[in-house]
Amino acid sequence: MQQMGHHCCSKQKVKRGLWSPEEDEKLIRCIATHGHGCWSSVPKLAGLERCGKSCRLRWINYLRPDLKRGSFSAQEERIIIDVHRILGNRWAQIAKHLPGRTDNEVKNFWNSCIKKKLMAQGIDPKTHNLISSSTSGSASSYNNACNNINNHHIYLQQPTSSIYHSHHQLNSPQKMMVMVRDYPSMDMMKNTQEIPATFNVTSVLPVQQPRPYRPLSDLVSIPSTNLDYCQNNNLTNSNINYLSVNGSTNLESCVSLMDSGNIGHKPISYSSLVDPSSDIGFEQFSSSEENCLWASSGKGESFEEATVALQLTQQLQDCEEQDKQNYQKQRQEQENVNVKDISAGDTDRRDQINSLSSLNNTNFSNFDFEFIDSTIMSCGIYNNMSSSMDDQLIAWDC
DNA sequence: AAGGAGGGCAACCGCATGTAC
DNA sequence: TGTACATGCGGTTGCCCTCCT
Repeated sequence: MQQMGHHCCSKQKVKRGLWSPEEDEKLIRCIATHGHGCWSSVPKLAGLERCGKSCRLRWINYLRPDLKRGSFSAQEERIIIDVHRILGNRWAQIAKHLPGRTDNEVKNFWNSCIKKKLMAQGIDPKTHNLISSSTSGSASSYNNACNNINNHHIYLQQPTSSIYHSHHQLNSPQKMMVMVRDYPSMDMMKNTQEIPATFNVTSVLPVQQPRPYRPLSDLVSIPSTNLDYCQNNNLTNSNINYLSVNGSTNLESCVSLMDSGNIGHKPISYSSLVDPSSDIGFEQFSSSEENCLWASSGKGESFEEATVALQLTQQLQDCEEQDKQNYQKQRQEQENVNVKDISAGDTDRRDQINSLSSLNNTNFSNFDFEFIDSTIMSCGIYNNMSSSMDDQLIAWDC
């Protein structure tokens, strides 16, 4: 292989290969003394025959004092998979969610371990979709569901109930949103301005009390379709106290701005969705970048940065687990009191849904429950929730 | 015990982006 | 505005260790 140096050190005599303990010591001493403001000057200051780039890499990946050593925990693995599902091979971004881990470490772990695990589970590590319908399930409907997953690109929005509920103080029946969107292609999902959503699923879970929970106290990105969501759910002006785009408090001008595509990454405030006393804001990310709802932890940050939502999601799931337990308890009590609502012959979930649909004037006759179940489960949204959706009532929101 | 295969991991390479001039 | 340089990032390489035959 040609021995050529980096741009930054092509004129220097540079050493390559593994670092010796002596070199490490020199580098540590140098950075302790001078810092690493300019990596190109570090080799000279440290007395090393390495290029600045190599010094930087050695420091970041190995010598940095805040590095966590040892194998990855199950939680770290979960975070990597979850963030990778969103960001793909953006290791530096992924590593930001794992304190003490480097992008190189995460990348190596992914390539050597996680990738294989996912493939063994029949999951495509690139798309996080099931690889082949023939590997999953035996029922034809389930296979059809898997085929649907393979033929389309399903993107699940994280349940927003904790945010939603805590700021709306909704009365029963209170809704937990789980939107499922279907895109003809991954590119379409990422790039299109038009969102070819074919369906939304709204699962309905009563929530006893608004939680005191505060989602990180910063920004939450809202999809452009969230406005549609608000409108579709009769969250009109009166419900949306006001909606601010670039400082505007006029709903029509906000819509106009959103439609014009001029929003870009500029923060907007869905003040309607938040407690006025809250310091939580919402941020619009263009649909060309992402069409889903994510919480973020930084002000005005990019969507990539916003994936700190994974941390939030952990909290959300904890809250939702609590909700779920409360709901199950409440439902059990209700069942004891009123057997009529869910009769002995009504254990089939479809019947439950249909009974619900009659309340909501919604037609579920063509609803593919197994498809939705398998889709949701395959995406891991309910990892910390029940393995069955039997105890969840689902509303169909086209 | 020796050698080959495979995996894990540290380090490098090349490209993209940012910044100073 | 263009150029040079610095930095950051993802992909890739290759060394070393372990396991298996």
